[in-house]
Amino acid sequence: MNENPNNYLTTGEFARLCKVNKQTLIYYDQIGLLSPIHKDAKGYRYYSIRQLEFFNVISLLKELGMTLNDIQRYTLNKSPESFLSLLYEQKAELKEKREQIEMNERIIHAKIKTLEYVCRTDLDQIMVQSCPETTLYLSKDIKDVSSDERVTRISDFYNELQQAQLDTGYPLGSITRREQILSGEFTNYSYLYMEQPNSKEDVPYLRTAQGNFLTGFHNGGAATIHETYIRLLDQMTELKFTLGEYVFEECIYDNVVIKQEENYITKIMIQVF
Amino acid sequence: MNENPNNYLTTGEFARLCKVNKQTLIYYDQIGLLSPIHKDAKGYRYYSIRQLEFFNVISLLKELGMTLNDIQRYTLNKSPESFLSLLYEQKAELKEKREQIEMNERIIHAKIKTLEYVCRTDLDQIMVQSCPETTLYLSKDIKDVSSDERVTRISDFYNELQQAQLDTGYPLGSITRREQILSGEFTNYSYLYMEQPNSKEDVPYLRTAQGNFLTGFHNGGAATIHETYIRLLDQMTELKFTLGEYVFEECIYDNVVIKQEENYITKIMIQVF
DNA sequence: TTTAGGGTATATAGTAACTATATAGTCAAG
DNA sequence: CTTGACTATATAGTTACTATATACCCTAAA
Repeated sequence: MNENPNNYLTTGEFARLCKVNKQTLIYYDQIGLLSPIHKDAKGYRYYSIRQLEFFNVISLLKELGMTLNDIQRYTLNKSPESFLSLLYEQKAELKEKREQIEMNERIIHAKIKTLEYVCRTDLDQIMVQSCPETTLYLSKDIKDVSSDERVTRISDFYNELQQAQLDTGYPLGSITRREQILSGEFTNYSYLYMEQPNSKEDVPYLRTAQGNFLTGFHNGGAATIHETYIRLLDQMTELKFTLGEYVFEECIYDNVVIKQEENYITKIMIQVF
Repeated sequence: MNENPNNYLTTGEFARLCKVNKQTLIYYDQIGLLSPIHKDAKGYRYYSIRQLEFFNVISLLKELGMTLNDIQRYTLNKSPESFLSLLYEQKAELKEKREQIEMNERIIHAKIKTLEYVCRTDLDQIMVQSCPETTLYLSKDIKDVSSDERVTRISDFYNELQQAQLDTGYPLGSITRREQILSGEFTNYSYLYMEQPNSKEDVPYLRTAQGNFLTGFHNGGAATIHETYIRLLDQMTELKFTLGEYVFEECIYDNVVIKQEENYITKIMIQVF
């Protein structure tokens, strides 16, 4: 790998090797990040094949999220030690990024499962399902608090979902207590929740629900959801079940996937005995 | 989760919840990607807590590399089916991205190992090492070809490294044949190579090297490397070894980590019997 | 010798997705 | 009635390119 002057590459050749636009190299030259090893009297740029390695390192660091400025600042006083510590840093950052991607993969997987589940389900049927113990991440109680406080608690819930990596991609749910259901306040929710298939240690507000659930789907917006509740409760009485302690509601199709509210789909699970 | 008008959030509140700059929300409103559910007579924006879910989906898609334009185009005619197929697409892309990151992790790991190895090695000592069989990705023969053709072959080598994901982060090496060494043309290389710790199937130009190697380090640029070669060959004679078929040279410290060429470090491994 | 085609150069403007700044209106508390 | 914290719009700046316009350079064929 001698520096052979015959081995000089023009900007276009070097750009093809680097798999970038020629202008990008001119830009790198302008900002002084990577200048050709030689420039002739007419201003023609000539790169050495060795500079490709340098370009590759720039590419790598760029991929790792460093700005060209940061990269340049590093290269201005490079040394094996500083490169090594840069590598340590980047190794840690890569780990974080990979974990972030893995979380997103889990979220997307869960969302796919939910949508596929709805596709192959008869939404008009009312069923009785026996649900195993499930771990939920719960919000604080949002019933009987001031509107400001409710917003705060919902915000806290969302913040925690993000910060503690508890956003699993499962549909967002809300829980209504038996009393509210009995008095017809079907949407006077007590808690928000998100299902946690892999429960973590040291996370507060976890709770599990198990037992039989009378399950049906509401097709439409919030304004008409009481109709579905009444239909479900009638069915419950007919089947000689009694109302349990909680009712669970999950947004399956909402403003994320649907334009008109009348096509929203909400899953309602009434705990019964 | 009724739409309670008291639960409206101002731009600032909503921005804190979304963990973004307030201006970003104004920007999203301007481009029509995410507009507040209500705007009062004075132009004040009011968001509903429900819009947070929509914002989160935007964030997710953005993280997955979609442009705001793409996201908007999707949301303009959203449906459960299109969302599902979007998710399938993104799932595949996430897999690719994760694999890219995993490769970068391996590259960085290898680079760290190399630098750490040099740190704890006495660079003045000449040693005899017994090396196991090793898999190398080889370039085509670059000796005795025209300068243009050499550039082409080196370029091909680099291109293959990238395309076939063979850039392992190991130092770039070059191989010189016995004849060139004997005639004092120490840098008349025959091949370039990169070590492949995990060899892949169906990759051509793989070759393995094994046996005893007289190993030393050259501290300096290409102009003085013959001195180190002569020193090593003298040592070889003194130890009653005979020159093997190939000599391997690896750039350990080069223009990537070092400013002045006189501090470059090259590892030289002479195959001996 | 000219000319066509490929390359090279610089200079400038445009792009995405913000981000910052300047200026001004709004609102509740002290 | 002023202070401080908020809101708004409008405009310019940022990063890392990318595209375009214009002009120079070079070789090889007509």
